[in-house]
Amino acid sequence: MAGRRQEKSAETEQALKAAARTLFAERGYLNTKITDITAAAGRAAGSFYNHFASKEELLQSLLKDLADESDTDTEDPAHNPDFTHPDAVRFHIESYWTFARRNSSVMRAVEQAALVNEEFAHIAARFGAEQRESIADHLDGFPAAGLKLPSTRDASLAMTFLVTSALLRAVEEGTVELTDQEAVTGLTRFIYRGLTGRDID
Amino acid sequence: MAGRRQEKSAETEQALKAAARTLFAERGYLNTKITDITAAAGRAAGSFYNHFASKEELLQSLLKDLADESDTDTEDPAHNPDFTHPDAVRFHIESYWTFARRNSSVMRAVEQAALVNEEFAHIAARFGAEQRESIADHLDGFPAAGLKLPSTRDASLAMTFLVTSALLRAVEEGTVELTDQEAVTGLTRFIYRGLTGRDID
DNA sequence: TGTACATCAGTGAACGCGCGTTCACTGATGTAC
DNA sequence: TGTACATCAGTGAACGCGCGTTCACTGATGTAC
Repeated sequence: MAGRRQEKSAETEQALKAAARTLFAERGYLNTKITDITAAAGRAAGSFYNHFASKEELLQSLLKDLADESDTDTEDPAHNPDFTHPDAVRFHIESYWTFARRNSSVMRAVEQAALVNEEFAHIAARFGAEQRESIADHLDGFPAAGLKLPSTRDASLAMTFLVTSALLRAVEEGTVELTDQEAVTGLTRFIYRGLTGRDID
Repeated sequence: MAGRRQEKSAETEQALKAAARTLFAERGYLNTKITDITAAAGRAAGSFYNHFASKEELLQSLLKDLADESDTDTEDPAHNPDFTHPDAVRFHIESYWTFARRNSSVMRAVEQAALVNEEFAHIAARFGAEQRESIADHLDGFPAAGLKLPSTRDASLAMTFLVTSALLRAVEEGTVELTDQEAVTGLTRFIYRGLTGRDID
């Protein structure tokens, strides 16, 4: 059974993670020092190393939490996988938007870490590739519907994700003023039109 | 007249800038140390400070070169400013693509510096805002043509630039395999369709 | 044209700051008997 | 239930590495006469 010690230790670990998440969101991964994290968590500097070997390892841990979470909220198996339908596009954009917004502090931390650390560069690249693959077959119906993608399949998928995550960042930074609803609607129009050449609504 | 001293000094300054540009492109601004720059330029560490007070100031200097250059290659005053025409969209995307590709090492350096430095964050933000403003009026013809933007005017402009610069980065990183021509064509299709709801070609 | 002195870009070893990391110590929790 | 010892999370001052920055020195270029 969980003794008082384990319990305390787990509490500290959670406090460190929570503090890191907050600080990453506030000032970015690169601007957050380990002692900032321990201070924000109300712990001594040395305490950090009882739980993580480095800031990178802490980020790995946050990333694992994120992966575990997205494994549990299983994707609706009945979702429409055909991007010739606007509703299918909107559904996917909305799912991605919600996910990315909830986890943006970790996702942006990974992007920043990738600039300075080879391993995170690979993680970020792999994540992007997986995203694209996950919806690659959603474009299969295009030829039959007489639709022509704007570019190669890969580039079309890339543009879809790139504009979505870039707009998310712009909204979070306050560069662009939109509510989540407006953003999803705007992206859906832009992307559906862009991919299909059809208008929407 | 330029004495031998000034001449040598100017040579060193250029060597430092050139080395910086190369290193920024190869490994990024954040991963480039001042002594990396001096070593690559074949100069001693201390020599750097005869020319620049810091890495930030060197970047400012590179940025100024870039601004001077873009002032001289004056934009074709007869260019078509009406985005209801696909050619106008292509022209602007191509101009931006060419400019950004030629100066990507400096532009990406500024983005990276912005993560860590308030002043560069402002510079980057201002640059983005200026870009959007510079073509804001190119959407004026939409209502008259019976076209509806995908989102607010600001958000529509933002998506246009965001997808373009994000794709440029993806191409440079090798994430997406496209030639410049293919990229510009793909972007033009995606964006023209996305903005207007009309098909193209 | 020559000599003596001044200036200045460049040099690279040395300095020092910031921050990650260690480690001897504390006190609470756990275990043995 | 009590006592003595072991373990372990947490503490925070101290250490040390990496790198930006300085500075006394050199040698070439410039100036004065």
